[in-house]
Amino acid sequence: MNPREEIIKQLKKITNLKEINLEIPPEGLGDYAFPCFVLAKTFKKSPIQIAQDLAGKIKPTKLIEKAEAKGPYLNFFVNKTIIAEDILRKIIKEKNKFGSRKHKKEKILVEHTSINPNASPHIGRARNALLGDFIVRLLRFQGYDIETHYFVNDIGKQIAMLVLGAEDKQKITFNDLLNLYIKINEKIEKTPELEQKVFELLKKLEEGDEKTKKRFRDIVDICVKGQVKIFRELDIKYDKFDYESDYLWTKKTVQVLKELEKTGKLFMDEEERYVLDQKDSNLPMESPFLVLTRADKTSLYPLRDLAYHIDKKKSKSIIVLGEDQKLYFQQLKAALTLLGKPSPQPVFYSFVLLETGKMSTRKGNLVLLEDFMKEALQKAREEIKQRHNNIDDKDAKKIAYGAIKYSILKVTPERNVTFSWKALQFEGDTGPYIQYACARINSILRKYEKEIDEKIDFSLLKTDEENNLIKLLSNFSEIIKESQRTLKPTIIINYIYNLAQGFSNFYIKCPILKADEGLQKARMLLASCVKQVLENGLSILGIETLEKM
RNA sequence: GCGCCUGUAGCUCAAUCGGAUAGAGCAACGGAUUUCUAAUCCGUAGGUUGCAGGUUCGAUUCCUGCCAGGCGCGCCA
Repeated sequence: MNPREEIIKQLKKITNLKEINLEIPPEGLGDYAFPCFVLAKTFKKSPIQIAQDLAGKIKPTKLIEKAEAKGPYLNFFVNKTIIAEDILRKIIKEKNKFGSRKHKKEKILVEHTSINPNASPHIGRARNALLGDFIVRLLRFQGYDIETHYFVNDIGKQIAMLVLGAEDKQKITFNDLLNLYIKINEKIEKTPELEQKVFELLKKLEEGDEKTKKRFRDIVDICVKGQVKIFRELDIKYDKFDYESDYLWTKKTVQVLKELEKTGKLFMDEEERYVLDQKDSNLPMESPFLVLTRADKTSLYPLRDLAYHIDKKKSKSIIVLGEDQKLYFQQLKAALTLLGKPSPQPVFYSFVLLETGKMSTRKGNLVLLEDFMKEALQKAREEIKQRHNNIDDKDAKKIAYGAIKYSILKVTPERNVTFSWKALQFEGDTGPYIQYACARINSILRKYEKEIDEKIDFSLLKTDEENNLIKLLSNFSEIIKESQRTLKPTIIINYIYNLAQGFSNFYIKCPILKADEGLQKARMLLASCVKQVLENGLSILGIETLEKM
């Protein structure tokens, strides 16, 4: 039993409460705190009085040194030596599994990124991919069997436009696509008659015309390859690519229409489109209809998306979506519910804005993710050059991409962010700061030259800096639990930043290699445990560490 | 117009389902290196948590109204 559990056990016995909510008190007031407000009504006393009463009833044990009333709070002081021994031994034993919970394997499908194959991704798209990759890594860390899916929107008006724009071009590369896409959008805006050609292309495609299919496939392949290469560079990988067009070729979209027909909610409107009536689904919209086909019976995205989600078949799945999809997702969910099918748990994020306004691939007002990566890489190379003779490109990438990932994941997903080139920092609350703490520990480990010994005198770890680190380390599992509950990366980001900061303090004030043998061994163990936990946290964010910086 | 999200220090962001004195970083200023890596550390300064009410022992957090930004509201995806 750890001290936290023992405190909860004692409190439950004394108070008869079913749930005990412990807090971490401000510095110096103890290790755990129990706020007594909840008991004020049942005991008909002031929380201040209750705290005092309870303090007298807490029995000191091996783990709990004392309980002290401070205003309406009951603060607990625990035996730090036992905590240190408990937590450090656990970290050494569990290594890169430390912090994860033990449980039976459960399959979860996570769909993320899924961007239109029309051009190189802009930085806003990175938010989807990074958030999705974080969720994948977090759940894998927790022992889930995760399958990562990428839905390739290889069909539809946008792609048809691109195909049209590429009509008279000889050889097209990934880098040509963005300009091609912008130009065809401009062209169609100026001469709307051209739009007809786009719909003709789609009609031919859906009829299965092989030549048209090939034209689409060629463009989509170039695009998807280029996009995936960029994400691959960021170490974001996918287990399966699901092509939207497959749902047409397998006639699954037709099946969906048939199924919907049985519900009596599907009708053909005055313009001969198939429309799903969603009036009974309690959706916050004026006219709750989901249009599934065009008048020429070619499919619209919601129809193909429905077929895709029915096909996912997993009992549990998660999907990362931009906030523009919020209402649409409610519609999709309602349609799935109507068919008796499960829907995924959505995770939404807000858009990245530019100082010059909103981002738009169509209008070419955007910052490309690859340009941001290049900029970060160049900065990383310069920083390394200032410190070392030769630049290891692998290291430069770790730093650059670590900084990018950290800066994007740092912001809570539902907030808008305004992109700025100046935002890329390597100092302070950044990825490189955490990596630097790890590199410092690695450096000490190299100079120590001996194996880490866990048979140490734990009572030697008693400075504020050491206690702070031990306290933080013992909180890691809670942090993981909390971030799994919310699927938000900020919780882990804050934690590892605090831990790295705590280590920097410790590093300045508590010399390791110069300490006496016993203390040296103890601090060495502590430092290597800090490194382990930092690495565990970073690995969930997809950030790598370095031997030297 | 209606619905959802956001608004915290000059800037970028935190704040673990309502808790103790709202915390960091950047920028500014002042300090620390004969020392395990200065991508570091310490200090100073910086706040009516958009505004106005309300709920309660207690509100950045919950409710109402207003203001500002984002997103959405039938043949884009």
